[in-house]
Amino acid sequence: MHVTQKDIARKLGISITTVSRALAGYSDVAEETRQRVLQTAQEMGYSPHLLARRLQKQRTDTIGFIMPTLAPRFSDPFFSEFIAGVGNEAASHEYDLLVSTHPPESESEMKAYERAAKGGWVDGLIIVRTREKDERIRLLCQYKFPFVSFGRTNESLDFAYVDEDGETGIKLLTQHLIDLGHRRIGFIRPPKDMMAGHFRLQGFMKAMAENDLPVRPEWIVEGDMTQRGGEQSMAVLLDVQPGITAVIAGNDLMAIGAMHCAQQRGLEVGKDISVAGFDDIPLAAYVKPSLTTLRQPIYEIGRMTCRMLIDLINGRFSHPPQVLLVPQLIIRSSTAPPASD
Amino acid sequence: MHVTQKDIARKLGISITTVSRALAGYSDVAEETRQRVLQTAQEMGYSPHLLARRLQKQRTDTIGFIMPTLAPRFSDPFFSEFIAGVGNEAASHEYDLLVSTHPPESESEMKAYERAAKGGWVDGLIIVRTREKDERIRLLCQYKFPFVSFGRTNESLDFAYVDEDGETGIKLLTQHLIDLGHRRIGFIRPPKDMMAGHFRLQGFMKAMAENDLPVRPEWIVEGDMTQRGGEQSMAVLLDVQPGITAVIAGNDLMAIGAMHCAQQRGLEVGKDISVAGFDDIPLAAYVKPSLTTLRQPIYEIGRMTCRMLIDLINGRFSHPPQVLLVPQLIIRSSTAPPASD
DNA sequence: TTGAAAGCGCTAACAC
DNA sequence: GTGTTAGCGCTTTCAA
Repeated sequence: MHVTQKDIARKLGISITTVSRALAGYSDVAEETRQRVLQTAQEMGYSPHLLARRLQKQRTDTIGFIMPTLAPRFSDPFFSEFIAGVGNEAASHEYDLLVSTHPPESESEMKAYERAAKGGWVDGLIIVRTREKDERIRLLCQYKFPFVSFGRTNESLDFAYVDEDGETGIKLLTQHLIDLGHRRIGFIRPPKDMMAGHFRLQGFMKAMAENDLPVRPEWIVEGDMTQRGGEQSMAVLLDVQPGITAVIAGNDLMAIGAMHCAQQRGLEVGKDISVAGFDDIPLAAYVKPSLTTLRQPIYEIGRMTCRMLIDLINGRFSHPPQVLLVPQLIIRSSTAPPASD
Repeated sequence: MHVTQKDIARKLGISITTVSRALAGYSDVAEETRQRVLQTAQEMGYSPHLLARRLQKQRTDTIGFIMPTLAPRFSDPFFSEFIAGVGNEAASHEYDLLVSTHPPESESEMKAYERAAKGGWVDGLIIVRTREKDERIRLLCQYKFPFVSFGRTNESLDFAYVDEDGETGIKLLTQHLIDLGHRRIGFIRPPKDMMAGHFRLQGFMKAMAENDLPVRPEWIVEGDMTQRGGEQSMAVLLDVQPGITAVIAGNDLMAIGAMHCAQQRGLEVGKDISVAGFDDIPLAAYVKPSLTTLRQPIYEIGRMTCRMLIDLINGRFSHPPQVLLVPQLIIRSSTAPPASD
């Protein structure tokens, strides 16, 4: 079984208290005693029981991350990169990371948040993929439970977040297309409830408006953020609006699906039609043609989110920090001047 | 603060024990008492303190997953899909998933395993990306700590695993290329210490041998499993061995990099040269040309691995289960008969 | 410098 | 049916 302090104490004929203090490095333990304890602990293969310690200390040194996953073929490079960032940062502060997975907006998801906020087995939570009206955030605010979200919401709540400035990003990208000569630009928007999509769409609308270009409602279709979704939305767009010369997709995955769809129909992307995405996933540079997109440093965002949360947990902020990052425009081959017709 | 059973007990003027039993659904509690307890618990917003329960029960209902991550731009669709599978399965058994991240073969990684095996805060571990000589597995076997790995090793240890039959898979794929008429086939092999790579290479060698085809040592180059790595290895291959008509990459990411490299040099993939991968990541169908590959149902593997671990933890096996899955050959456009020259 | 005792929140054997 | 008691492994007053 597991070696405990009690075992060490018994073996040495001293009290548990002394063992505990020796191990913890308190100064009021005789040097010789300390050595004997350390030595014996080593020999017996002692290792502290974290649960017990945490129960006593009333802090878990664990942060929680509830992944919104759409089963079953769920595969989004965002998450591995984000988790790597969060996990590495957490580890460097000696925090554990507790991950659970739940379908977004499901009952089980809310239960998980409830449990997390009240179950006392995580000190704080990280939220991603915020929604316009985000129940999760409302819940945590109400409980005053520490959390940091990657993404904002449309509600007037004051909480800690780090977010991309998607509006500015898409404006940059849209302007790039306009500068190339495009006038009729389609937009595959993220699902309505996804807050990031809101900003991205807004950036598109503003850029068009600022250039006095009209946007027909049919130019905007919704996509579900997967390649498949991008492919389907592109099909709708091309069916209804063949006059479009460029398409911006709400993320790279959809952009890749959209390119695929265009290519199926014999269009040459980067010539007959321009396509752009958002995220700069590693594959964006490797698809054919390589994808023009907006770069988000997901790994760094993961780290930053985690660091902010740990600082928050430890009361190192007087006010919830809020960070906005401007994505970087990466121009590749999928965007070019419109075919002169 | 946190509402405890004690609070409920005090409020109702009954003992903590009764509260505990009412909540746990024991039958020896008066129906009326039970109702009052449940009701009050509800009103006061009680929620069990999991750490305390776990400490008492001496089981954590948590499984651990130590992700081998190569920082900093770590992005591998494998992990998000795998975690989703593990996480969903874990959740359905009411297990939590504790994730930590460490660079493979690092000291910190081994410390993490040590802590996990002895720290008593996870009931079992999941291992992925096994190595030929895998210290992690040796350690856990030695401690008799429950774990299931996705992947085998080259050592004679008896432990629970689920693995792809990479050898059979690659044989299928190699035979496909040979049947198309290819004779000079290159192989971008995974790093030497990666056990899966071992089997994949072996499948290639065997298929070639069975068809009495020679394999020149220069046809085999190592790649680091990223697109970049695939690109670089392909460059080496094409520089040294321009006569090659087909290349198999150790995974899809490298295959995509390899295609990119070939295309940069003006070769048409799926015509001038064939390229194939392994994994069938979702993007494989969306790159240009679409990638011939071997499908591994990662999500399902994640679920299965997790389920096996939970069964193992609960002593539902007399012998460590070992499962081998044959990947499915998915033929797409990146492979075709060699250009007749 | 060390030890006894209490307690973190919960469960479970045993008595009433 | 319900309460008393002990204990999971650890930390931390407080006294000695």
